[in-house]
Amino acid sequence: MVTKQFSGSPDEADLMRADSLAREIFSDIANKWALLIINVLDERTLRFSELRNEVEGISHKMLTQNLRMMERNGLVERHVHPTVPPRVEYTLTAPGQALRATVDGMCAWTHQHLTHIETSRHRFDA
Amino acid sequence: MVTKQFSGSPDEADLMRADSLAREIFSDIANKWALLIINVLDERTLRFSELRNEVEGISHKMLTQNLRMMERNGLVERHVHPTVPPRVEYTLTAPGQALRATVDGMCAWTHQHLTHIETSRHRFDA
DNA sequence: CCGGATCCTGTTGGATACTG
DNA sequence: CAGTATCCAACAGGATCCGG
Repeated sequence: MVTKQFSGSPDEADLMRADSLAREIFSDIANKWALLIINVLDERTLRFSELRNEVEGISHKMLTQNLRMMERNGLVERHVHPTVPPRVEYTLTAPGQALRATVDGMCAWTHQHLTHIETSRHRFDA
Repeated sequence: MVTKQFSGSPDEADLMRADSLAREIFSDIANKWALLIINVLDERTLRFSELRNEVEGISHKMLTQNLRMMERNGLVERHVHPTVPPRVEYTLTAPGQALRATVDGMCAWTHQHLTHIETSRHRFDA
């Protein structure tokens, strides 16, 4: 209806929306906790409490918050066993697995450049 | 001197220090702005104001803050031309370039899974 | 065991103004 | 133009309690 009333290709609006969406998603996953969760989950299936233990230093709140976000974005799958006490398990989805590669890359990079960074820091702090 | 006074291998302390250092570095770079700066810088040399324009939505403060951090960690090189008005240029160092690969990976991943994520979100929001 | 809700504090980060 | 400093609003995130 109002499409193409102004300049630009027919679906210029779509492209802009896709861009802002991409930025939103990028901001979601480019955060320390999400990446660490992905890294820890790996190919395993872990319970909430197990994740809590394995992701060093994460709080209850941050863990649930990030798991919700990741579930919403289709990165993890949440499986609830209707037992008592409840048992909730998390796994990476296929897209989540795909992301793992780059996360691993970041970790590898970090370890590879540890000494370079340490000396760089000393030089800078002077 | 006090080495090996307690249990563990001789350089257990070193390993622990390395680990905490790795985590610190990881937290530094696993942040939206740092990654976007790396992505925008690419192989180019950009001035402060150019970066400010190209990194959509970043504030003056966040830009300086992140550039300092990245310089300290040896990710970017800061070159000051002693002219008036001053001209300050930033480039990625070799380690910075190395990181670019993984950052590109994240960006690619984001675009590849845009639609999957969007539908996943709609399902979740119901 | 899992996770939502609430409260409360410290940090983040934007706006502004000032220096070289 | 680049960078620092100050102020202050907003948010993040920890602790705790409760409910399923």
